[in-house]
Amino acid sequence: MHAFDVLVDPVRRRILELLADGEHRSGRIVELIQTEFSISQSAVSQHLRVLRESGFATVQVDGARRIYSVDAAPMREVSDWLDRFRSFWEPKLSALDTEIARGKKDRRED
Amino acid sequence: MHAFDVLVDPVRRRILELLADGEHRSGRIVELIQTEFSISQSAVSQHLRVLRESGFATVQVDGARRIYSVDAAPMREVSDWLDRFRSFWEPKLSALDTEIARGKKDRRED
DNA sequence: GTCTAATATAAGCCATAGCTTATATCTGGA
DNA sequence: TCCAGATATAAGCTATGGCTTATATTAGAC
Repeated sequence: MHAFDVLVDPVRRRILELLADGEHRSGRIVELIQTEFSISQSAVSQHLRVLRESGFATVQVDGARRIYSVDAAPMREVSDWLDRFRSFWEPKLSALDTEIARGKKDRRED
Repeated sequence: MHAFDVLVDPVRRRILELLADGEHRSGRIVELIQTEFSISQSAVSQHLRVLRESGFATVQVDGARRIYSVDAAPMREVSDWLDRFRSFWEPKLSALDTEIARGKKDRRED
């Protein structure tokens, strides 16, 4: 599953935003999402599953609770893809700045 | 239409990659995409329409030809969204480097 | 003016993503 | 041990995105 397939859903993006501010247990995520999207507990749980299985979130089991944390590693795939377009909106970066902006990552195959 | 809705499709991403290397006329894009995806001229044209209408591509009319160019402006929306997660995979950037990485853009509402 | 090339659009089909309701699986407490 | 809370899963429905074929539109060549 491609990173974009995960991030295309607004509920999943919102969950990731919540997790970016710190870990949350499932029930808390359900509460917060429901105030914004009016979907069921089941629907949120299914989104959490997608995030888990795609590597965007990790879970710690705490008894009956599940504590979710973000794992941003797969977002790098998106960021790397965007890199090839970065010069279009940041045309004035020096070569050095560009290296910094690219996080000094290894260049990979296109 | 959200930027992610446009970028989620692999054919559209590939078209944007082609356009990142320089403008192309519609027919050329159709040829190149067809070697990789085996879809019809119509299908490619429909993808080009999505790219046009969402602002990711611009067109110059040249007689019966349409010359497509990339417009990366809407990608900034994606890049900005990713920014909040950047610290997770680039934890060692200094505050200054972070500013550079963010392109010194104005901070906008989250 | 007619033909053909280049591109776009219309209409309809189908697979699937995201939802719902119902139910299963754990866990800790009384 | 039984129950309630917390979470996940199963099954089924529906809307929609991306495709196809067929056709429209436009421009230049002759």
